[in-house]
Amino acid sequence: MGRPTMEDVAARAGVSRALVSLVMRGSPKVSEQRRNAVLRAAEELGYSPHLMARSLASATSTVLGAMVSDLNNAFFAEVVDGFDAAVTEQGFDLIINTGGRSPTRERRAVDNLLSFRPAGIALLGPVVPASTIAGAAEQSPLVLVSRASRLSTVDTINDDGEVGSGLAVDHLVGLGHQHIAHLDGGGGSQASLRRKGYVSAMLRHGLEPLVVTSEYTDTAGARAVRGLVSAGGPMPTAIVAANDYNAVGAISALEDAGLRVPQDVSVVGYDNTSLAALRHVSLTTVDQPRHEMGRLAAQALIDRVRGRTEPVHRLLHPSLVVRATTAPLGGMRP
Amino acid sequence: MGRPTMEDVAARAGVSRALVSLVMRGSPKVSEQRRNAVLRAAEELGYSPHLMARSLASATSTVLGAMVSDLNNAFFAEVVDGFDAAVTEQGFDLIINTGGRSPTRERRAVDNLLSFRPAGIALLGPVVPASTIAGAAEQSPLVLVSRASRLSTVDTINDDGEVGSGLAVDHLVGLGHQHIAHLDGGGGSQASLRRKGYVSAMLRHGLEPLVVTSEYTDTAGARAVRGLVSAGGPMPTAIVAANDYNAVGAISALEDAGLRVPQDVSVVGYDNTSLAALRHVSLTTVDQPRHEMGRLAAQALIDRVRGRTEPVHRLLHPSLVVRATTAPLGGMRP
DNA sequence: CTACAGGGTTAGAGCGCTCCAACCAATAGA
DNA sequence: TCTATTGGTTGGAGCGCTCTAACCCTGTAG
Repeated sequence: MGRPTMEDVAARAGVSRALVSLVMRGSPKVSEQRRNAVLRAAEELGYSPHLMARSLASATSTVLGAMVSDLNNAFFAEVVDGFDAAVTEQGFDLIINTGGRSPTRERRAVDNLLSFRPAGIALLGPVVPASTIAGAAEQSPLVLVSRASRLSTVDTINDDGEVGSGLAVDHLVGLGHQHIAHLDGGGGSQASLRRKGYVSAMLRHGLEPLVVTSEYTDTAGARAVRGLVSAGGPMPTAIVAANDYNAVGAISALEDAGLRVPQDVSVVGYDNTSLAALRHVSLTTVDQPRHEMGRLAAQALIDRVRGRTEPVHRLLHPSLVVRATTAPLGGMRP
Repeated sequence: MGRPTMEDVAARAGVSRALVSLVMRGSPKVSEQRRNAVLRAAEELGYSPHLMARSLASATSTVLGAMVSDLNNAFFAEVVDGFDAAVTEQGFDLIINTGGRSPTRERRAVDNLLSFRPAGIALLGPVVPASTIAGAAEQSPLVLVSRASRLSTVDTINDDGEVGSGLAVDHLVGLGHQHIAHLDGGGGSQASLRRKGYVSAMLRHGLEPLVVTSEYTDTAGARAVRGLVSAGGPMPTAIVAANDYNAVGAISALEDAGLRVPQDVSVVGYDNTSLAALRHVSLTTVDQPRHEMGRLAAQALIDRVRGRTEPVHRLLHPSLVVRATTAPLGGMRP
């Protein structure tokens, strides 16, 4: 599949290779006439520049990489959307990778991204140890989304998980609930912050926290609720779930146990993924500005590339989206 | 961020650059002693080979690219999982791209992938015109997933959408339904095949087909059902939706209209995405072996790289997954 | 003692591109 | 007329790597 090179285009257009290079990079210092000749030749040959050779020669790259910890989580898909939009707007190219929520695979994925010598990389919800992140940050500008870090060499974009869980609790308390449980996200990114926010909000309201171990999946959410039910104690009247998937799993298990949502138990999710917005699900949840987070991450990276050195740590304000899975205590659907 | 080069490693280990190259590629013709010296030096320097330089020099690439038309569709996320697994198993590196269901953006994404001069590329559910695909296929081995093509230069991996819709209709007819509507996927990949399968199955059963224009999204599904309701005619007792998202939207709209699923109307989706499997959704749907399709796509590409020239066109058998959204006509949930 | 083999190692060219310095008009200023 | 100046163009070096061919050993056979 011998693709044409710059040399071929130059020969066909009757100019030098350097001139072709200038045209390809959109330099203003080329006469109209030659520019057209070159463009025509390139068109006829089906030529397009070899990105790798370019970045090798220029020692600069227009490639930004993104390692997505979990492509199956709609939250990240939407962050990627924003990231992609900002990246392409600014003339960079995006390549994506995935680590499948496994530290080992994520590490490999990050190394892979780095071996392209990108201008920068973004890690979306990584679960690798901090040391891996620090190592990667030595090799390339790096921005973290949905993962905190104090390193001065990395930028971070997060929503304030503490505030977010607080919003959920406040909402439920406002509806009269007192017995509110939290399904914990386990080792997932941001899980400990969300738990912390839940606990302190409960204490602030003079209520007793109840944290149930779980994970960021629907099966884990269902399992946690089944545990709660079979434990036999008084059932909470409301649940603050680890995230939307977890919430949906919890709802299923509640319904299986004969408890209606929201009449018997209110449930709040987290992330406001497209799943929560599905009318059939219609989940009350905490919204993170996912698209915006993606854009900010891209911008942080690009600013680094352009020379910024002080770290940027953005903490975005989550907001509550009230839908149909929460209702006043003992009451009707509003 | 001047990263170390092969030269640096060679100097530190007291050997030549070529020897380092041999070690990095795992050549057997290097003495234990030197190999260790090189590996130690590389380790100390934090060296890892520059993938672009390597592929430039060797004129071969270990990179496979995948253009995903829609990252927000769980179907593709799952195909990517399988693709990724097979690709990494065989020692290739995967980079992903997305085109956001827009022909223009998809075209750009494909060009981008090609500018890395990958060993091959996969297009997952592309909506670009066939000519674009043909053009890309001239530049690189290419496999299509969820998109048909007769080109002898491309491989294709598809499920048999005609059979799939047929399974859905057969299932519904078996439950006693006669008035079965199809929500059409519009311009989406595979949509026309699914429609065709629906129509011919209906005719085979001596029933009258009813095709309603829609799209591969939940809002479109809801809109289509609202249209059906407000049209005033007799409501179908069953619906074969364009895909799972479309089905979920349809269900919401049905419930809004006071129709219960499945007691009043049965609904079948398509794709068996993780969404359908959520217990809260529990959608009867047509399963495509997504993971398997990803693996087959990877294998097709790798075989091309290894020299195969005859095209491979795989048509996989879909199967029906019966869950809670279908029930006998006029009857109870089974 | 020379020739030969062959494992281990290395220099050098080259992959497709960028970028710098040099070059070549053609025009402007003195 | 001669020197600057400017706008356009070009050769050549070099980015980090691979790969071929040549090389240098040491060991064995002639």
